[in-house]
Amino acid sequence: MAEYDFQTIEKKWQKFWQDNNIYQVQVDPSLPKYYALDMFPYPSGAGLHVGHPLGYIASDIVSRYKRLKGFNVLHPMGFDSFGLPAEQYAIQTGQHPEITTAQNITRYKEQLRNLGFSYDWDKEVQTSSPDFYKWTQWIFMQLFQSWYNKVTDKAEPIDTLISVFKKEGNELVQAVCDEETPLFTASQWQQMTEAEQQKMLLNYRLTYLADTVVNWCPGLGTVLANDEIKDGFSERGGYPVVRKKMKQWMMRITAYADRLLEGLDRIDWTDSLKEMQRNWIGKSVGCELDFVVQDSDIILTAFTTRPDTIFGVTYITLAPEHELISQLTTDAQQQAVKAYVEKAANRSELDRMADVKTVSGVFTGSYSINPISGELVPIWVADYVLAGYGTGVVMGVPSSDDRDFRFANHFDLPIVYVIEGTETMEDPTEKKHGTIINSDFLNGMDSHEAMQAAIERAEAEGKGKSKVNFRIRDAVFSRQRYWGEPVPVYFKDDIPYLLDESELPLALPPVNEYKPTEEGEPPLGRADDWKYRDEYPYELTTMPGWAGSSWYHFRYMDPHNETEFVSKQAQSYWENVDLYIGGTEHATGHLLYSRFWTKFLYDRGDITVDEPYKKLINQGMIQGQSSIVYRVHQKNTFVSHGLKDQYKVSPMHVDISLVSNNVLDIDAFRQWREDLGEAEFILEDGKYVCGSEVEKMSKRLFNVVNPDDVVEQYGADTLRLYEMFLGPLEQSKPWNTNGIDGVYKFFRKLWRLFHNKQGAFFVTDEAPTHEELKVLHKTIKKAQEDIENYSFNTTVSSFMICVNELTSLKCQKRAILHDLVIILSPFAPHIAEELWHALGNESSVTQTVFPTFDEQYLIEAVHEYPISINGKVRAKMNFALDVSKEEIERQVLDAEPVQRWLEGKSPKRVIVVPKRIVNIVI
RNA sequence: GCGGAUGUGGCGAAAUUGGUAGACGCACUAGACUUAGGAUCUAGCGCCGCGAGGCAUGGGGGUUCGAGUCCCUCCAUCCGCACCA
Repeated sequence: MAEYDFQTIEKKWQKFWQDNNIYQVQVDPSLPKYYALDMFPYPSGAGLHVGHPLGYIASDIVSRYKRLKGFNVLHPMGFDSFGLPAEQYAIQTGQHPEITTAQNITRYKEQLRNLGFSYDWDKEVQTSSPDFYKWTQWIFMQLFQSWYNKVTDKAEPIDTLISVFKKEGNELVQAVCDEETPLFTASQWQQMTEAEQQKMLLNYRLTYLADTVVNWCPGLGTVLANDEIKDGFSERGGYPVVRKKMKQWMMRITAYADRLLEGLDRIDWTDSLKEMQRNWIGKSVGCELDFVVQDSDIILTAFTTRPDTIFGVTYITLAPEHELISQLTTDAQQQAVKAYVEKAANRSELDRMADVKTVSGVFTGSYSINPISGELVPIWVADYVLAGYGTGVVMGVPSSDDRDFRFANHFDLPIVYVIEGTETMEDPTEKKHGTIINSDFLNGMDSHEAMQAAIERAEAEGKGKSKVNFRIRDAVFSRQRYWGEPVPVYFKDDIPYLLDESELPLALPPVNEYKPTEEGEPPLGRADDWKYRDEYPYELTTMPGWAGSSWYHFRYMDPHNETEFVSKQAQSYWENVDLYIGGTEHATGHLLYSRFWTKFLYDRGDITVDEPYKKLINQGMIQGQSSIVYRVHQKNTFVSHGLKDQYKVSPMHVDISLVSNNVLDIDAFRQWREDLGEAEFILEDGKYVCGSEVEKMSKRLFNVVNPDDVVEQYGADTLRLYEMFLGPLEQSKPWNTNGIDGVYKFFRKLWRLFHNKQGAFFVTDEAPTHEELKVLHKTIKKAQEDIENYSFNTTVSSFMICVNELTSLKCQKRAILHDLVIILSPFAPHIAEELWHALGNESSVTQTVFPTFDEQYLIEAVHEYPISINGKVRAKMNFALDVSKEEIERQVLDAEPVQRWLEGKSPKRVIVVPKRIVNIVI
């Protein structure tokens, strides 16, 4: 090989790794373990683009590094293969999603293989494979068979609950359950019919059927979770979403709200991501206070986080959906209130969100009694109060809440100031805490003391109790789709029953079409004989996309196990994921559900960990660089970017493969689409210059860069190194290949250094010099520290420096190359493997050991000190390392250049910072 | 509005955590070699200035012998949440 021939090299070693199962891994208790995981992709029809590998490269570098450091590394890859696009395609073409999915997976695997990742493909999982979803269904069944015991603070088998019911009813049971669960005694339980008992148990099960208002997306024909909606439209497809009441399977994630919150303190995720989860869970500590309605026995319970401001209450407000509104409304107000409630009900979710600023509301005519002060306050209805949060009743404190403040100002309600200093402020709500005033027994306390005191008083008088509220809701688990896991449930007399575990997997049945049925049932309604034992109808909905991804990290540990979702032995060895890399878009979806299921499985004793991912890195997105041409209105004429302002034009995305350096290849453009064959151009300087824009990489915008093309042109090692070189992993950046030549040059230099003019491998067996060892050990140290800090871009720089320095030293020594190849191998495994074998090694470079750096080569015998005078560096001097500060100071002051600057004056002080700088202040 | 983050040459970015700002790479300039290349090598490359030198890390202020780094304040951009009582 005369030159660096990456194509031959990369093919050769990829085959070698595969043929020799180099990356296969198994449980080995004699070795420490490391588990590095990427968020597995959905295999879309568009294939991988250059953005996908960013995180994969990083996790591969860490995996390879950890192997060299003696760890047994689990580094698997798989596919989140249930999902909407394959199903949409099936609806259009009639092709079974399984076929499309399989084709896409084949393509993805080939693309991944081209990049030289060290995956153990024997560990692959696919969520749509029956071997896998059998266990997704199994976990669903365990959730169904469990309830959450608040006393032990964990999930327990439903049987334990049933035996309590038999003995003593449910009065003393401390469970997370539906708020409307009625109380019953043991004998009442015994007298219930089977159906009644089953209905009752649904109030307790961790997955349950419920009539709920859901986000129904008619365009997709399915229900969506809150995090699948953006601004009232579906995230996928952008169809409108409406609120609709439907019977749905739910997951009682609220049972875990506190533990999901508390667990965040024990994991190494970014603050922003933890904060997102905290906001999503939305814990607020406060209390409920009972406002008795005047001349009535109706009690309105309000939730507040600020009981200390209770004396500032000047009105209370109900959500328009509140069921007691008509009872509370006086005859005189009846009409106005009715009109308001109706108007609010008809407002779509979107409208309501769109105008947060507008204040609206209506007085009911009634009054209620402040439970602490005893004052009478008016009862209003307003749509800024949400029915779904707290109790749907808010106590209005205009002086310390800005919505209440706006409301009171708008309707001329009185304002009572209860925090010292706020009475003179233009916006009193800006001061949230302080000394309490105008508040009877709370006067003089600070806000926090007053909260306690107010709650104590309310509790003592039986008018309230402390209470914790969460924003998080139970998760909807039903999707009216075909391409998902069937729910292992059948119905007898409308009561859901589980299949027997031995009957899993419940396989997806064939259907003739993938659309909903004419009656509006999900696609499974089309399956023939979709009945349990030919008798009882199966559930027709399927599970959501996040079902499989909520536990897949355990399946990788033991993917072929037919009797358990993961063996105890495999799980207790691999524990959980040490490093998880993926995008931030799953912050409140996958990453939350996955933690939930992990905690549940932990409660059951199936696994030994209660958090799935110890460390999480959110890699940035690689955006596309779109190219844009400008079409003159009504004409088939395109005007160059610099001249476009002189015409009326509409921009049009053009495939980036037709453009280089923003200059359009006109002939290729004419052939690109039929209607462009006759296109005319208005050029500048004889060229057509395109506009460009940084956007999400997407097929639709013709800006997708396929990694295969980059690999073809520069090789996988160059692509890997270049993606790391682009900047910090977490940072988003547009893709461009402006700097890729620099990385490519690095490999050629390295190659040429260790090959002679004829292209034969060349090293000498001479012992390395001190200077050469310094270069090497500096690089080893840097590589090790950088990888451990996930700072890969600077490692690439230090490799470049290393090769430049070795080149100028003409160092072609075996010992140097030996170590250099090893430290390079996590980044550029192919060329490293090639050189490793050229050095005469038989086994893979993967199987060797990361070299340790020796500090002795890193310590300079002398150190050059910058000499700064009044903050400016004026000279440089060398001192041996063992020279004392005092000696340095003395010599510096005697030195001729320093004397020149001192101009005879004596310095006020001299500061010697060891191995840094000498600072002289005159 | 609330929460999180970021701001350094023409560009991507470094900066041992308070110690020579701009490593490394791209682009650019000049030169060398030529089997004329999208190759390789050498040198230069923040701004002003012929120079000594001065000015520079979003703006302004502060602490310090010394600030990209710490504190205050303002501005800009990105992301997340959004009537959560």
